[in-house]
Amino acid sequence: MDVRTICLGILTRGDATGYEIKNLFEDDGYQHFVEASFGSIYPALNRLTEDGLVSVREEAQEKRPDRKVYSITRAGRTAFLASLLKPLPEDRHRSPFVFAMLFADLLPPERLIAMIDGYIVQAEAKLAQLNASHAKAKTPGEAFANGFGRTIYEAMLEYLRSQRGNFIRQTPSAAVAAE
Amino acid sequence: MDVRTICLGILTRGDATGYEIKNLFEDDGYQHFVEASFGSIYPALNRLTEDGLVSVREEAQEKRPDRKVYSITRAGRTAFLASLLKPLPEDRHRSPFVFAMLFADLLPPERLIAMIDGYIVQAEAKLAQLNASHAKAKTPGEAFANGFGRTIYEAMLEYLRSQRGNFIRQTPSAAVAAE
DNA sequence: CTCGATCTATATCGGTCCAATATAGACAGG
DNA sequence: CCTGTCTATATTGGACCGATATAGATCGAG
Repeated sequence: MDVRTICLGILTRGDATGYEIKNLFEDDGYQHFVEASFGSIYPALNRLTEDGLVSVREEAQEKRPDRKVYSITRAGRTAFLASLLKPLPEDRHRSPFVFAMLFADLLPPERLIAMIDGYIVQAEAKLAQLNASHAKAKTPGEAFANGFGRTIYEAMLEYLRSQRGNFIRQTPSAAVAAE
Repeated sequence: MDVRTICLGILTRGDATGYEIKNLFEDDGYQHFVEASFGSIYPALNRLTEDGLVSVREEAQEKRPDRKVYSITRAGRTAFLASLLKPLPEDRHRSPFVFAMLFADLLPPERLIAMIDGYIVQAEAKLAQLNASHAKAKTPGEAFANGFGRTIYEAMLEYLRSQRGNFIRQTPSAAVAAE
């Protein structure tokens, strides 16, 4: 799922600038399961424009930097549809945290505990954000995606809270240091 | 969490070639939460060698391509430890599937159903793999990571199975076409 | 009131990483 | 016999991210 396709999809829901597209990932909305950086959004929008899949209108506003507002074209809608009909790339969940847990025995126990607790706090924050944007869902798709995210974070948190104590106790270095 | 750090971590558990490191991600073992391609593993191992964090011995075997077996050095262990003490990069879960669900209303209903069912099958396969490698866990860390993965996939599947019908029914185009 | 921080907004660059491809001999199965 | 798969290393093109640059507006703290 490349950035061009992601931008096209977002633009099917309404016009936006590159800046606004980026912010959609960070605020609520796009459920933590998609993201892209400025460094890929702006070139993507340029190329979509070249290819005639989006159009731009430049709004020179006083007292503000110019805005380039992008709209999807008919050709863009067709192209986006076509990409949804192709086989989807697989999910990729990269977790430095889980990787680090494989080496729990090498860590100072305080560090291990701090990692787990820090991860729990992060997950709680994301879950809270999803709960906050739950009511704002405007389509069944948004509600589905929101529920999907909440389900995962709830399950993660349940696991982390229930395993935290055991895991720390069973980890050699942590257990030793706890004596 | 860059590929050099990942390679270092794996090598703390024993010597390996680049090829073997790559396979650790695909078979069981590393729980779907880390991965790297040949295109990043080989350069990473070269640079780790230059930096003295790993050492290589070339095993020229008859009737087989040469093997370059990498071992972590004392400096490498120190460096790996240091990177675990730094703040971890955040998880990133990229899901083209969830993104596509946001546009369920644009899809032909058969396609929507095929996407969901295909995703369920994939998740089932990954869960089965995690269950299969469950017993092989040799450290508390591995057991923890395995349980974490199983928890997530189980929660995902439960959500997908329970929501599948409702979601398809509520999606405008799907519902229309179902009449 | 003023200074630093934050916000809107676009853009580029270095470096990292992935997917695909190349090479090449071994071995197994149809 | 021939195709496919496995072991094993390596490179390349393109995609992407994180950091950085620019620049005026606005806003809160002191």
